Amino acid sequence: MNTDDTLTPLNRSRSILIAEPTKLVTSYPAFPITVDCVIFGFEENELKVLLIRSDLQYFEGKWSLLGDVLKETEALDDAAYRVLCQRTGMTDVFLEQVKTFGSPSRHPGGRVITIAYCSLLNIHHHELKIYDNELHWHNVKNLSDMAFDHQLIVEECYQWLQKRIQEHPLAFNLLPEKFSLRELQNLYEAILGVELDRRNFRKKFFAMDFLIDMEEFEENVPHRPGKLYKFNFDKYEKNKRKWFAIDF
Amino acid sequence: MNTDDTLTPLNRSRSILIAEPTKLVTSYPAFPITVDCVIFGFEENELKVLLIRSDLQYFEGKWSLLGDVLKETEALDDAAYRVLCQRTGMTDVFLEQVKTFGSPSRHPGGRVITIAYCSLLNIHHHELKIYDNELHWHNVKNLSDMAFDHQLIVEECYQWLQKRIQEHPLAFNLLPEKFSLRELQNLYEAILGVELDRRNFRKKFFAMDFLIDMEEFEENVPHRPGKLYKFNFDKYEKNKRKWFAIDF
DNA sequence: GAATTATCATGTATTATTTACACAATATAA
DNA sequence: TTATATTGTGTAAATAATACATGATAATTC
Repeated sequence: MNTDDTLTPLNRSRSILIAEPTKLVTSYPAFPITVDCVIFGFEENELKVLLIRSDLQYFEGKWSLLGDVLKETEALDDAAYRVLCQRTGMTDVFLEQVKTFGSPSRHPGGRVITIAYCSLLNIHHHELKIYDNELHWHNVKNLSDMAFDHQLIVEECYQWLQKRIQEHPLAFNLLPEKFSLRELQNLYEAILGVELDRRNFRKKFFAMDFLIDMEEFEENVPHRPGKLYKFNFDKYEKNKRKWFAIDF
Repeated sequence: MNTDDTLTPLNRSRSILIAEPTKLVTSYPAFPITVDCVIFGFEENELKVLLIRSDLQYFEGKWSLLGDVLKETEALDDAAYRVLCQRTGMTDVFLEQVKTFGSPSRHPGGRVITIAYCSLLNIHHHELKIYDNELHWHNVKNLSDMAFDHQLIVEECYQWLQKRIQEHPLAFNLLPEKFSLRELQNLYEAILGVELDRRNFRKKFFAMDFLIDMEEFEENVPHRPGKLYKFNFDKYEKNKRKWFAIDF
């Protein structure tokens, strides 16, 4: 270790340098880390979240997010994708880190810090892989009796989602590849919890010019079928509008 | 442990419940956690960030964020406030969690996961408390040679800030309590990296009606002094506009 | 103390965006 | 054939965003 005592005024403010970072790091307190996935889906005009029953006796009967422990050398995002893949068999889905929750008392077995990820997927696109623990799509509206701080986590992810779908076309991940404008509007209304004017909603999306008209129509609807569209992700990526507006 | 083998079709999908959560948690791999604070300040029309020299020999000469190790029973936010307070003596400042960084190779001493916090403060309001390690305000534009993944962290926090100041009046935390409209505009221009029309900028802020006219004027400026204003946080909190606009 | 300099303060016309709102067309089910 | 549910479309009014120029004021210089 640097024990230089010839410090001059100019280098007096320089601390002694640490030569053995490994020793340093192993002296730190360490905590188990988990990732929890808030996986949103959309079905029957309702926003759903994928839940299981907690497997802790302490939380018997309570609902829990899908999560797992971070492995020694696993990247954070990889852990979240692993959890998602284990349950839905999906790999190429939207997934984003939202927030880390670390209240010292959030886990009954000791302090566990969890990193919440949010994922959006089309319920009918992907079969749920494992039916353990009553894995199911739960309506976002009736959440209660959740294990850990999972209710808080879902709420924060839901707020995050509400904000995010207004500035980024994420919502399309929740719809089938081809969708009608009514489905799209229902989705926005369900997530944002508002009613939108149908004509203005259409006008807005057509004006953006990111919808591809598939020249196909809905089938098996008990009324005049609507046209089907695809979202043009490529065009969007190229023309992404650089947001700039002070507005609060 | 529940080894019930009388499972019926109805409860077959229920896993065996874990009775000893503590045993479970101690079996998990554990990681040291740090918090790193990206503390922004504003001075001479430039956005600055508070840095020190890394005290690891491995990163000798490189710049580092202010951070510290999470203590056993300390809340995440508390750790961030502690770091901030140790260096600036401040307690009542803006501070928000931004993102968690956990690349397995980000620390030379072993895997350390860090939670990045962003803080905004008025440089002249708060004396820096400790002058160790060349603590100083560094221009955000010329960042290079940073320790760990700190450059990435600053970049992500900077992007986060650019977005955030457009939808929430955070920027006022960077200004003195009383400021002129020119100062406010300079700040927005510095953070967003754009030029704004002075007349439209004023119009916008006056229309919001959150500025309190102090009936005072700048002093010691070599030109006609501008009026000073305060931001009306109370009024803002009451009238906060519920953002709602699909716009991407 | 007159002239210069740098910035403050203000308004209007143009364009673009948002909102509110009504009716004919079409497929299915009864 | 009729009833029903939903699709598809347009316009007028209100609001917000943009582009842009001139006189006023305090300090500084000559």
